[in-house]
Amino acid sequence: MDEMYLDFEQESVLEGLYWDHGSTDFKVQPEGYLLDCPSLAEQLSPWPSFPCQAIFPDAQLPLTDIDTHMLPLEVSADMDSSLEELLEEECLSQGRPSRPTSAHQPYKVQRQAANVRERRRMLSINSAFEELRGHVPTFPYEKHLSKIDTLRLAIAYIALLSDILLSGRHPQAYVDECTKAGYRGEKKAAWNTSGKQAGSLQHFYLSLRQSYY
DNA sequence: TAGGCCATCTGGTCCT
DNA sequence: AGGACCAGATGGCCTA
Repeated sequence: MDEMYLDFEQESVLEGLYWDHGSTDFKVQPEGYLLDCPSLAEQLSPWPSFPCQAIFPDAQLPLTDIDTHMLPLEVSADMDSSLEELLEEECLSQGRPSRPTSAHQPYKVQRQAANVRERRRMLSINSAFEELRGHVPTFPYEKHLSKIDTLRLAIAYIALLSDILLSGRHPQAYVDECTKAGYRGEKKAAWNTSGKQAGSLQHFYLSLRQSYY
C-alpha cells in the first residue's frame, strides 16, 4: 500500500503551475493538473475517497488518460475567468478590498499553489498516521483504524508501555497479569476508540501479547 | 437515512 | 512576500 505514494517533495509539482504572460489564459502543465484530479488523489490515498472541489470539477481522469484529455483544460480556464470575476464582484459587493494579488502572482494562481501545498501537507500528515498505525497493535481482522482511533490507541499504548517500565517486571509477565486481572492503569488513557473497533481493553492486551509471541 | 470519516478548498494567522 | 499551519465549511462515501 505504501508503494502507492508519490514523492511530493519534488518541487516539480508546484512548478506545474505557471502564469502565461503571453495571454490571459491560466495555464496548467500536466503535473499541476494531476493534483486537481480526483483520480490521482485516490491513487495517493490508500483508502477510498472523496470529492474534488477543485478548479476542474469535470476532471475525473485516470492517471493514464491525462495525455488524451487536455482539451477540458481550456474550458476550465474559461471557467476560471468567470470565477475570478465572481470573486472580485463578491469583494466589491461586500465592501471588502479585493483579494490580495501581486503583479506576477494573481490571486487565482496564489490560491491554487496554496491548495497544492495544503494537499501535500495533508499527505505528509496521512503518511505519518500510516506509520503510527504500524506501531499500534491491533488484530488482523480489525478494520482500518481511523485517525482519531489511531491517536487514542497510541496514547493508550504509550501509557501501557510506561506502566510496564515503571513496574520493573518482565513485559510478558506484566501483560499476562493485566490480561487476567483487567487493566487498571493510572494513566487514565482513553481506551475507547469510538466505541466500535479495537476499543476493548481485552482485545488491546491480547493484541499486545501477540507481539511478544 | 443519519452519522462518522475523510479529502479538499478556503481564508486567517504566524513565522521566516 | 511567501510558506506553514490551522480551523471551518463542504460534499462524497460508507455503514449501522
